Amino acid sequence: MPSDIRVRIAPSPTGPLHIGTARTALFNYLFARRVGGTFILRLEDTDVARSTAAFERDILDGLHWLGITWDEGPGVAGLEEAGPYAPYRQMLRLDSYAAAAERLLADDAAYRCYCTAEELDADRREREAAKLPPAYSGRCANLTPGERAAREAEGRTAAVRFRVRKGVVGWNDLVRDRVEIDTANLGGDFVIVRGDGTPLYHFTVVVDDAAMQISHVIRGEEHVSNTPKHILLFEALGYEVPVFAHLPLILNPDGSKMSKRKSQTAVADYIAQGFTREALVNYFAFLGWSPGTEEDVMDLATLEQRFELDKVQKGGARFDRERLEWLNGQWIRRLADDDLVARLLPFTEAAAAAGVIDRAPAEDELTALLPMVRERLSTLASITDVVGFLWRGLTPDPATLVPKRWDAATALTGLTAARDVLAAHDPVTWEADELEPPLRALVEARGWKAGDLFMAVRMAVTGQAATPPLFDVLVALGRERALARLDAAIAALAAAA
RNA sequence: GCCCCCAUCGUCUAGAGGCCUAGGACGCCGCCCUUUCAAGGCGGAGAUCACCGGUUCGAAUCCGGUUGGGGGUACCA
Repeated sequence: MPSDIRVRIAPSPTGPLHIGTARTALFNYLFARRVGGTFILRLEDTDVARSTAAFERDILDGLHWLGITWDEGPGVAGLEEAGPYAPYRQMLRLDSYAAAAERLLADDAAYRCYCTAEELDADRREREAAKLPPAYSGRCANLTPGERAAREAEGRTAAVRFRVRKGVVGWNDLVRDRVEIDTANLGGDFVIVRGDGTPLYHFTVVVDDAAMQISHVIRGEEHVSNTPKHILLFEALGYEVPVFAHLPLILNPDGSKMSKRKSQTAVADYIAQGFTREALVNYFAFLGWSPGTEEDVMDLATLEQRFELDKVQKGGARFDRERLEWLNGQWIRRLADDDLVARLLPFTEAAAAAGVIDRAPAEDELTALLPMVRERLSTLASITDVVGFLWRGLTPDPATLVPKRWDAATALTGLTAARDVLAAHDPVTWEADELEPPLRALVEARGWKAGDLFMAVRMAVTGQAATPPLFDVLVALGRERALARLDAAIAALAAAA
């Protein structure tokens, strides 16, 4: 059944998709899906100096990548734009802001302000010196027609200021209950249209939310203090005030508001590092919300059914990368084989292009490796940490070829004996189950510890002390390469002796 | 400075007056499994529920104050 609940995410294309924006988008999306409402995406691009098409692309692509879809706005169903309230880009809606500003001016709910940046600056310094909170002086609030004409004759441009009425503005916030703020603390009449005619955020957000019939404004806590301005504007324009819900912020590990300086904030960076959309969505959803049960791994479809705004936390949540990595491992382990391989391929290809490995493995090669790599991946990119030795050359290092409990001479005899056993092994049965018994027999015959011999062989064929199970590794390497690496290790050890 | 908000293990959280000698998860530490590394299983340390006062037979849960933290204070969004 269709609902008249309408929510939106209104990103500003002044930077790449930020984790905070993604999380707010997710909560709006989940709320809309849960209640059968409509989710809208609107681009707030009125900061022309900082907005770019590339950032816009990054934001839309990033949200889609996460699996978040919207019903109206740019990029719906592959279209440039779709929805009954188009356009969904603020720079294309300038007429409506101008009309709304005219209405406010006509009602004397707003007035033209001719103050220069210098005057405003001086005011601010003066109030600062007097230890007063910054606020507009009201210099242009009651200009006579003559005074106005004089300023215009001077060639001054006029910004439009909204008259802030005295009193208390309050609302019933869906996550923090009743909030009330005295308008005396708003800093005086505020600018809604710049001197150059472009509208400001506080104004456009209200005009658009009203025009697009937004019923619930779900946004970050940083907007709590701005909400009275918005409510005043809704009222002055004669619009119904939407319901507000302010989400807790995502914090840096030190507890401050998440920032690029202290944290990795771009969703694209997480994608590039091999985090899965499932893990990211799962993690974001549980940052500030919980189902009230002891479940902690949950997919998008389930979240859509379970999400509830009143279970949202009030306090900010610190970003915990270790927990994200754990969740990522959980999701990697749950992916179907072909899906995992398809997601791994771009990472091995990128590693090859970057020279981290010499060649990128083929699809079926990766598929065959899955059983031994799957539970060892914390990120998709870590595939090269786990089995990168398969795709790059190896230079034996005599110093690392000797296991802890052995000396160089023992390592040399051990590796030589192991090599001979493996070389004598029937090439047709070069399989993990077949290779293990003869080497175990060798260990038995010589009175060694299996772990020591295996470690020496492991270092010789992989160059790493931590790898997937040795016999799987020998099989993945193939007989020729395994023997060649053993030969090289033996030679290096002999040369060093 | 002023305004607003918040406050349970290091972190994310469960908890909506008696079920709490506060539960789960990440991380950490042991043990098991084991050729290393993971994964998995089992166990452990870790929170006098920020503090102080109330209300109540009874408070992590309600009220007030204090402290601490965060956000906001633009012709940015």
